[in-house]
Amino acid sequence: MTKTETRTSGGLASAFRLSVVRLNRRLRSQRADNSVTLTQLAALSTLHRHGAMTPGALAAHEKVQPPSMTRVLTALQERGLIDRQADPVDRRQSIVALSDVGTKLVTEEVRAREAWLCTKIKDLPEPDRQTLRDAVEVITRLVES
Amino acid sequence: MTKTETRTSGGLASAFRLSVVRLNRRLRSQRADNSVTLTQLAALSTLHRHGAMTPGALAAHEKVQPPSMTRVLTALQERGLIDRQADPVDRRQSIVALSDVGTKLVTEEVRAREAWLCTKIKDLPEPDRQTLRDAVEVITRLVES
DNA sequence: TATTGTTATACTCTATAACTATA
DNA sequence: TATAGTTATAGAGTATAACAATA
Repeated sequence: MTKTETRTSGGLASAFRLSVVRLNRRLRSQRADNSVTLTQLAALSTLHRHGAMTPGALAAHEKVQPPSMTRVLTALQERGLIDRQADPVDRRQSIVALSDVGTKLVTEEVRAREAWLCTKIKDLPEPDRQTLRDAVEVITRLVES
Repeated sequence: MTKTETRTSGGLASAFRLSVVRLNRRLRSQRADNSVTLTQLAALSTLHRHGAMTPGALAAHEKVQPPSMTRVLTALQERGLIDRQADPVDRRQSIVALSDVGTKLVTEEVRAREAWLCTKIKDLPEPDRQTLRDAVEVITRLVES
């Protein structure tokens, strides 16, 4: 077991960073061949959770720059997972929404896609699940700030 | 605030995945121009924490495939941050160790490099820091399993 | 033959800079 | 002029397949 020093802020920051980097790798590698990528999945999940929005709003949500989101949306549109509707008021913008296919993918295939994580979490003792619930809130605050 | 559903394992898995992906982006973007990348930093930190080891062992620690680690080590060696010593017993292997420069970088520049996270963590109330400490252990178990 | 590591190659993720269209 | 978004380009991160050297 790693002898991790987490009593100081610096030690905790280091250990936390390492664990997040490794978990991120693990999550990326979880991808099935014909499925969407982790980044695409994140965008779809956000659309599913928060509803239709402009590309700019989606980029802000995901904490990526607009050109990065453009690429993600292009890929999703090519696969018919999203629909884009012109904003009637401001013609520079468009409203991105999940298509029927995209909604189905989020609710079904996505669950399979993250089966690994879901199973792992299910197998944890309840106190550990509570730790992760709390951690989600703390991490969200860190990322937003 | 995000209306996150974390009561079910699936909901928690989704929310947790999203938060990890976003935090990872944030950590990557924290890089100063002349510094090492997040991946290189992770390798250096592991060498610092666990001591010299073979490329294969390092890849296993970091949960990457050997060719990925080869690339990281090549970059680190070009910058003089690591030394490689032939294994006297098995000549296929080499032992990778932090150089003096690499050690200095880990102990000094690395701290500056993750100043963002360290500051954020320092500003958290103690219960949140405890949540992150606990989360590090849970995440480590998830990744290892 | 099996193992350790590297080289070759390709795809994903992301950013900055420059551009277009609209406001 | 300012804003929303896209295109062009480049660098980081990672993997699989094929290979070389050694065990």
